[in-house]
Amino acid sequence: MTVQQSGRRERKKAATRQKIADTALRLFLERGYDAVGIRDVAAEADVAVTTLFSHFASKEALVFEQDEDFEHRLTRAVTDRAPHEPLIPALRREVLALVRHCTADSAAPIWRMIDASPALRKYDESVRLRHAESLATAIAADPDLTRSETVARTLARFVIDAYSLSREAPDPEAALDEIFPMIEAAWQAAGPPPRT
Amino acid sequence: MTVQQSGRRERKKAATRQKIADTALRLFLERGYDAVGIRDVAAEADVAVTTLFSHFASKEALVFEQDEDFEHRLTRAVTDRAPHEPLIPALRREVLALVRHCTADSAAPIWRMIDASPALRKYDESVRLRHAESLATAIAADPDLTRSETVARTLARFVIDAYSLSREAPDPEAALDEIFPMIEAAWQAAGPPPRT
DNA sequence: TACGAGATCCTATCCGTTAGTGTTACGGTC
DNA sequence: GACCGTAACACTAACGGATAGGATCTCGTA
Repeated sequence: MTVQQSGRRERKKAATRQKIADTALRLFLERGYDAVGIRDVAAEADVAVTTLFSHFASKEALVFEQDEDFEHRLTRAVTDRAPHEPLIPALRREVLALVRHCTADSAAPIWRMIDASPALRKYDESVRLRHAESLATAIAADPDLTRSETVARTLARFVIDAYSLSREAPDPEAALDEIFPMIEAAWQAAGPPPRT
Repeated sequence: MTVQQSGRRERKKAATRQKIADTALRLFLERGYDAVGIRDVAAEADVAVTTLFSHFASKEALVFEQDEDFEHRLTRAVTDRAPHEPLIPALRREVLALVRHCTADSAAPIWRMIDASPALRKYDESVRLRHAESLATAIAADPDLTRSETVARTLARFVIDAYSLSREAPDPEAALDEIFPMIEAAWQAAGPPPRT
């Protein structure tokens, strides 16, 4: 059995991964995403190119390190909300938190870089679509929400749109204040559950 | 002055472009998108690789030949609608037409191929985002529609989502029937124009 | 200690894409 | 009809991301 890996190996692996990610981000921000090659990153992190690709699926993935929890946070906003708490406000709260996180001063240079690179924008789009799918699944699975799958998917897309549009807006929080009432109305219109 | 290019040159160029596109699509459908390289397409179309790339910006673009008018059709659905005709039904009509076009039997193998290839899916996503931006601009420019830019952009995204979700749904037209009432409600909620 | 497995490395290569540089053939002009 | 500018195309070579194959090392455990 290969249960209970007791440590050093996993720590080393995690350290390598972290070192690659840190080095990549540093170089990207210093010299620009397009001006830094995979071979540069690997050399500077003192690993082989193949090692780098065993940790990250693509060059773009180096930039989106922490986005695993984005997905979880959104679905948890659905699954972990208080019993009978309405869905939309819960989602709104979470999206607001995510947007604040992205537009914080510390993250700003990264997002400026992403917005400047077509490859990174494309990657971000596909990540968002994946998140929308997870969110749709979570919504469809909630026993309190008796909507069709199409409605669940639609709502999920709308919520991800809200995140994306608001992140790019000059005043993100004001944008959310405009968009979420629209989402709330769409949700109401989507056939309220059978019993009021 | 280089006005009025009168013919042969342009015809030859168009023919070359068409031959490349036709060859590419044929090979892709025959052997699969990933199994056909750019060099294969160029050889089979009897042109140089550089020529191919002077006609098409990328390998993916070979598959999305006719999509220029998608953009125009959507914006025209906004700009060319009858005076004071409500916006949403006009958009709904156009989206329905687009979805029917995509799900027609003739287009089905192409979309099956697109859905099977991550690269093509990504490309399609970015195309949709561009279309959403155009649509948002058209909506924002309409003097009858006095909504904010954020609302225009949001509505445009929602409409593109409707197209995308419905195209992928098992019953596309039924999906549209579910989604568009949601969009209508969102639009109503977005602050109706000052004078009702 | 010795072994199995996972992590890393090295080499070579594929593939999309572009730069650099000619060459042809068309179109407008005299 | 000869002439020149230029658009379209070709050839070669390369760049950069990504992967395959196989060797090597390092750790966990028997």
